Amino acid sequence: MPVGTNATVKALDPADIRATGASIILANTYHLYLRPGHDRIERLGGLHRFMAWDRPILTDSGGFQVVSLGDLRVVDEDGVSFRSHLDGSVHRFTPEHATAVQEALGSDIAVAFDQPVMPSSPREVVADATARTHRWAERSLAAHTRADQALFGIVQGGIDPDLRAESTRAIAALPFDGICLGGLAGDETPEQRDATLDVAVPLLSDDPRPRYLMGLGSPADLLEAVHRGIDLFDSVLPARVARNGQLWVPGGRLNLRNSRFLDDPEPIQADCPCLACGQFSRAYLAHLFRARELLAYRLATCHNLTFTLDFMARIRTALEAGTFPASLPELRLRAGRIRGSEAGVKSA
RNA sequence: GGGUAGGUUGAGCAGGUGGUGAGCUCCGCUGACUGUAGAUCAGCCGUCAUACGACUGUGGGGGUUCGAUUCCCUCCCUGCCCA
Repeated sequence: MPVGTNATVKALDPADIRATGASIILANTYHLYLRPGHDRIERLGGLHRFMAWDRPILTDSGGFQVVSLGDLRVVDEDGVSFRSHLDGSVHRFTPEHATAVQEALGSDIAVAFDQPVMPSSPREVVADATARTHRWAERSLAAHTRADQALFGIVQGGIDPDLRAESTRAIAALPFDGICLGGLAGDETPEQRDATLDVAVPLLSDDPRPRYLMGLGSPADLLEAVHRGIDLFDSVLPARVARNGQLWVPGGRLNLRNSRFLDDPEPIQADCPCLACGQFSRAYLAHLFRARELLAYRLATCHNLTFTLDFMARIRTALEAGTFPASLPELRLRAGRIRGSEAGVKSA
């Protein structure tokens, strides 16, 4: 899922998003509640109509902002009080309120209000937040009324094997439509993530519901997570790094702001069907980035999302053909070694 | 020709009225970014050195002085005004 926090995948219009191959996008409850307001979006016909996107939308519950906007919040058993990052005004989210806001937005998939924690937090902090997330999960379910909207629950537990296993069992025991694995897009290492998935996913092996790993999006992360049994992802990474000049290609990445591209007549990626590669050279993109021209952000975002979604399509093809494990080396080569903070291959 | 204001590291500036000029913003170079307070942020950006640090540098030349960006002489260049 490409991420469209403010009811827009930054720099793209709906036709651009479709052209990347995306079939579902993510929007954010917290941001849309603050601006323009979920009630306003509801009056204007709901989120799909508001942003002219007729395919599925998943709304994140806003729980993540509890962590990412940490300076501004106070958590208690009933919910979270926080200050708006826009104007400092005080607001309060509870599981019931987050559910109601998502129903007003009219997303296809809503997500239970949770309390993520950084993996580096002390164990008792993780245990406390995880237990509260379970109680909030039940409250989100109880508050949910729209039959035309799915509701996913979120597993927490940090990278502690026992807590993660306990949380997986607790959330899986509830009648959610899908299972999110949260709290793994923070400061943990790729090895810790893999180990955590190896703890959680086997507990869902007989569970037919989709498994959604929240917040990861580098090609290597996607591949390794699918390998461990994950179905669904979201991440700002491909779009954000694109806006900052980093273009993904098979085997690595290009930083289009580097001077070596100023005279490069080749497309970003020769066999890529995206809006950029079909008509423009690396030299042109490099020029646009230097000039800070708006087209740079659109073209780069189109490319990285196209690359990412094409990569997922290749994985699906291998899975459906029954050749997935055998295809791992080839897919790993294509993904490169970009996994978050881990230094990756710089160019193909 | 006369007058006047200037000349500082790629560009634009700050500073400095006899006692330590390497400071800022651009440009440029590189890196980072994972449930988006991000078209953002960080580092570097005179020479040598991994670094500590050393050295050079205030238009050119000369003079005075222990010491000159500062004072004196001269020349060059630029803007503006007058003729």
